[in-house]
Amino acid sequence: MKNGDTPETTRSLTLRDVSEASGVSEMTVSRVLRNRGDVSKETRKKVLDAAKRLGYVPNKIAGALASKRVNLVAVVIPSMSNMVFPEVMSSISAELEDTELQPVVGLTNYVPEQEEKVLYEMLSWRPSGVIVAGLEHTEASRAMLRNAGIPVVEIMDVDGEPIDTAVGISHRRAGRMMAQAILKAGYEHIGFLGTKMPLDHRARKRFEGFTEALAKAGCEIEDQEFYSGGSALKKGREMTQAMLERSPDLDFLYFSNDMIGAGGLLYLREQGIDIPGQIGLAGFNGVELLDGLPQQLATMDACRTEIGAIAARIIADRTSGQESEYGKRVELTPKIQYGETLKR
Amino acid sequence: MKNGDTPETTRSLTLRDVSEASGVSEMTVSRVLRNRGDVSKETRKKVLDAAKRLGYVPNKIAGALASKRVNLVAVVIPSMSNMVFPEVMSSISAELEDTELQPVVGLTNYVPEQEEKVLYEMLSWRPSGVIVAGLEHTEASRAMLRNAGIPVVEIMDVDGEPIDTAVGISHRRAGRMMAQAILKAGYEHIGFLGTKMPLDHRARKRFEGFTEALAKAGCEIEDQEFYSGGSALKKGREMTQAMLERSPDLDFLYFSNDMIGAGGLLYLREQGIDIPGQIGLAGFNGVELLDGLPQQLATMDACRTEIGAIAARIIADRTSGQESEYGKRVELTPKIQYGETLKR
DNA sequence: GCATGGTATGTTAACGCTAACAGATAATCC
DNA sequence: GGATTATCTGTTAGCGTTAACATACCATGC
Repeated sequence: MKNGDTPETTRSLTLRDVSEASGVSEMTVSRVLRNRGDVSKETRKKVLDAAKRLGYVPNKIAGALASKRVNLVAVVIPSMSNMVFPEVMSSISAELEDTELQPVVGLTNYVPEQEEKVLYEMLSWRPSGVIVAGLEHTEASRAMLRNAGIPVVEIMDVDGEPIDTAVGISHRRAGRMMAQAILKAGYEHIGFLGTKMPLDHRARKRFEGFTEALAKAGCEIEDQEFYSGGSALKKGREMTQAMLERSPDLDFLYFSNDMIGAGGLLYLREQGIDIPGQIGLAGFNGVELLDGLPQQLATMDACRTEIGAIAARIIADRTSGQESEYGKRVELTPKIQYGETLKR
Repeated sequence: MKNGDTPETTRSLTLRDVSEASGVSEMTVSRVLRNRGDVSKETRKKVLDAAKRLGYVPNKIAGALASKRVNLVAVVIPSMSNMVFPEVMSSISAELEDTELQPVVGLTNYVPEQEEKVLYEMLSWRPSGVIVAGLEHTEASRAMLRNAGIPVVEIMDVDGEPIDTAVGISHRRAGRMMAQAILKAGYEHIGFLGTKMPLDHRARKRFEGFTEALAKAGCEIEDQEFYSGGSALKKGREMTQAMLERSPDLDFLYFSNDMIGAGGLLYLREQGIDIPGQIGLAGFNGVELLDGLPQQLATMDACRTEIGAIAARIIADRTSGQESEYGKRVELTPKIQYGETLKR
């Protein structure tokens, strides 16, 4: 504090204060507080009492510098508003729970330059590992991660060349699978609704896989629309209405995420349209929210819980020097959930 | 790395490496990299070139220890799955954007002991300030925060005694306001549906304010139900169904959050019930999602964007030694949004 | 009685950086 | 021309902790 508005200028406590208060050396205090090395019962108690009485909080900055160990894992993801990422975070946290490691998040908003900045920022804290969403990064980011000398796990996607280790699903394949399921169900006039996100490579890959599989069956997307910003549920509604007014012959709508899919679903039901008979619907992600909709939306699980858990495990294993049971590329298989909006 | 599985044991680069590579002292390198003090154009260029070529990333641990400045703001909130908190986070991030400060999140899951642990953990990194949700903490937590010698802002709630500064709304008052609006609209048989969260003090205070205002008007909650876990949308649906089967005379349902409110809304519409004529509904929070529902749910904005922004501003101001324009207690006023589920 | 070995504590020197001060050089003034 | 100032760069001494080693003490064995 610059201004002395608090009565006592609260100089932060150090080991020395505790050491003086308990009559032992700083080193002994340090040992007690970290449960390291042998310390007699009585000294231990003396020290703990003093520390508690003073309200001592160790200084990890100094500790980290001296020990060259920082028990932080940098987790770099595009956003928190996508539902998917908070869930990945939860499973990472859960998996790290009984290790010494702690996740720290950084957000990129899908902007590669911001990712680069965030990575630089986080690496400057010398974390024990990095978990980063996606395989697409600036050259500088890749160089930083390579040079960091710590485990790096790229998550969510496996369509590409990982820097170190990748854990995820193939979004191309996910797109193909959904296309095949739709065609197999007999739908023929397919519309696509998604986010306007040139930088969301996973959405792009799903779209590519989707159109590719359609093409292979001699079919093409007949209409498409992209949005950005605003309430996804509302956008789903509006885009569905707009698309059907424009292309009334469509018999299937593939949404790039569940939220806009839910909006579309609500809209179509209000219009009295028979789902999945007259029009079929599918989304992507398998968000929990879907459980409460009037009809269960067809979707595809992106395996985000497993992804988070495995990524965290890999970091934890490698940090503790163990051989990880996972290889350099862990591909999980998304499963279609047919729900009630896709004929079988 | 314990195991030498990488060819060159990537010893982390230091200022010394850059200094040697560019032929100037470490101090000058440090100055260039931080844009501090006068450095000639040519030296600056030499240093930046060398740093870039080597891929040097400064060590903030050492920097923070030496300068006793850590540009982090600890943000301690209950969870990320509540929608509300990610939004508060965003507005904090946005407000800190053009300062040197960076937010770092810690989660408590509404458990006071976990909050204590998280605070201890975060304070051991010596952040420049703390933003923490709620006014209820363990005595140890309060002591830690008091002794930390840094600005502490408690957010979301103002019903209580802040440690340092509080920014939020009065949830008691919010509950009262909603009760008054409901009564004024002529509803008389009111049911309450909420989360089973003995530790969610804000939900509790809203409930207290709500019942208090009803009591003052000689009215009482006629039925109530609490849930925990699972898809909120689905739970809203199920609880609404259960409650109406049990208490068919109810003419208003007050939900403790918008998500279960949305579930109730969808259910009642499917049952062909006239909203808000036959039954009125209201939630709490004003989440964006509501925008896409078939009918706009009545709700009350918790001012979370402003709260985040103001809290961040207070920390930023105080950190830079400025006199903050805000006092020790900033109470914002939630506004009822009547939507289409509450008669006027 | 002296080596042997554990247990409990202390001492010293980093860790990589920055604050504070101390030069060195060149430019400016009266 | 010497003092004054501005501009640039270097030197030294920590920041608060921990690793690694050193020491002191007591017990045990033969």
